[in-house]
Amino acid sequence: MKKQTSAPRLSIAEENYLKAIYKLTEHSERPAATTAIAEQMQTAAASVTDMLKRLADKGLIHYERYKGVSLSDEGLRLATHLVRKHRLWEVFLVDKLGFGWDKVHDIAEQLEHIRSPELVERLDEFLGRPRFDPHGDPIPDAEGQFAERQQILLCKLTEGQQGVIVGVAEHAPSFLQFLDKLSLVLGTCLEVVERFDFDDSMKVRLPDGREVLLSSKVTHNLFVQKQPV
Amino acid sequence: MKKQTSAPRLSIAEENYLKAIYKLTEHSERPAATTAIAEQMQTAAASVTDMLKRLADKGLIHYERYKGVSLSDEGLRLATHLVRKHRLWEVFLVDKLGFGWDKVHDIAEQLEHIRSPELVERLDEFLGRPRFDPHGDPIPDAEGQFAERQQILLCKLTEGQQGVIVGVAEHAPSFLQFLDKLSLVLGTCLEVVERFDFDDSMKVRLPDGREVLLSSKVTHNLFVQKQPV
DNA sequence: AACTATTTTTTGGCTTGCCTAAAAAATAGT
DNA sequence: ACTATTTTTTAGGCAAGCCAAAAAATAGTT
Repeated sequence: MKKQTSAPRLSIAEENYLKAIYKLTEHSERPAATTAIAEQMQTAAASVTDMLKRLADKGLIHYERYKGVSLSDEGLRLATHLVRKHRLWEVFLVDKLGFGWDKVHDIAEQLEHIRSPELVERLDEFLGRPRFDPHGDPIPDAEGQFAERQQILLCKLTEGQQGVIVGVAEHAPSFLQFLDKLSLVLGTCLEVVERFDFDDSMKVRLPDGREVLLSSKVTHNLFVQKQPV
Repeated sequence: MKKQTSAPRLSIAEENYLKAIYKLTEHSERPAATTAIAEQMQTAAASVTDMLKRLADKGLIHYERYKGVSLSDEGLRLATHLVRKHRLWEVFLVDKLGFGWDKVHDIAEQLEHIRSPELVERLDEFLGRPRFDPHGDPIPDAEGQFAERQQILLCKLTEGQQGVIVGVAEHAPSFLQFLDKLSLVLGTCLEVVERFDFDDSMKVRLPDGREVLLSSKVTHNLFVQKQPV
């Protein structure tokens, strides 16, 4: 487990593992389990162990056998940069090329591996230095800093309160397409008409006057900014 | 050497070999030699032989031991599509992101491997369906058809004739930077003031009235459209 | 504490893509 | 027609990533 001194240019596979570990540890203090990484990467646990050793040798993760892994400072920096590239490309695909927000993930997954610092900076500039991607996720800046924003899940709103949709917690294309059908796109304002706490569903009023019933699944996966009424 | 029936998604390495073979056979009837491919790919000849067998198995090249290779119809189709993607991305990098024409090759070399038919079509549309890239090379359309254009090498112009620069035969960054210094960019009109046939150099007049002496190397690597005087 | 179920790692093996060294085939010169 | 040279292929190996199956460690239960 020798420390790597110079930056050794990661393979695409290594980058993907870093991103998987990032996702798994992003919202928790506990290290990521081998099985969880295998699940995330759709690969066998044995392959994960292989790769963890390599990433540990390169100093990108903290790894102790049987204890799971977390990102080192350098690993976090690289993972954050990948997130930055991924989200910037998503903005490009949606804003400039006119892709639907349900179609961009796989393409951005490829584009995020393009290596060129100057490209990323020029793209950022070209896009107008966006701070959020088409799904409402924050885009880290060149220093890895994420924008902060007041947002809560729709299910936290009480009857009579209004909110503006600013993000989605679930990125599954089928979910996004469902939202498209209901015109529940980013920027849409809605008011909670009635809450049904027994199943966490709620009826909301849309700008066009329509009232729609949203399931628990929906209310738990839409981020809104509370609006003063 | 079993024929491959379904399209098997090429690896990046395979794509790069196809492109190398394409470049080597583009302007000649003769098949590409193993050594030439090795030179082009900066790799060992033995590695090339390995790969040629694989590409032949997949039906992408015509390969007979010791005889060199040429692209099959399918191989040519794939190689042409790679060229299309490469040149479209170069247009994007120069026209939209403001890169210099001497800086885009390596980045486009990465971007050309992004797999998404819809992306290519949308990019083409976004760029205004350009028919030539920043170096003046034609961009094949979705059917693989190249645009035709009347163009000759600058060295073919006679004294007194005028031409507009429409392309470069040499893509080396140092050459492109040299052209930048002299303002010999695409679209520049020039008139041959004097030819020195003993070394193929010539003196030309630029739109701003400047007269510059161009070496054989330059006159043999600039494509111009002859202008009526 | 002992047993069991689960998780993780190890082991051995596969493919891709690269290498060097050596053999074989083609080409060129006499 | 024979030899020398060049080109190409074969043979054998190596590293990256992947897998399934066996072994080891951990955690949960009694």
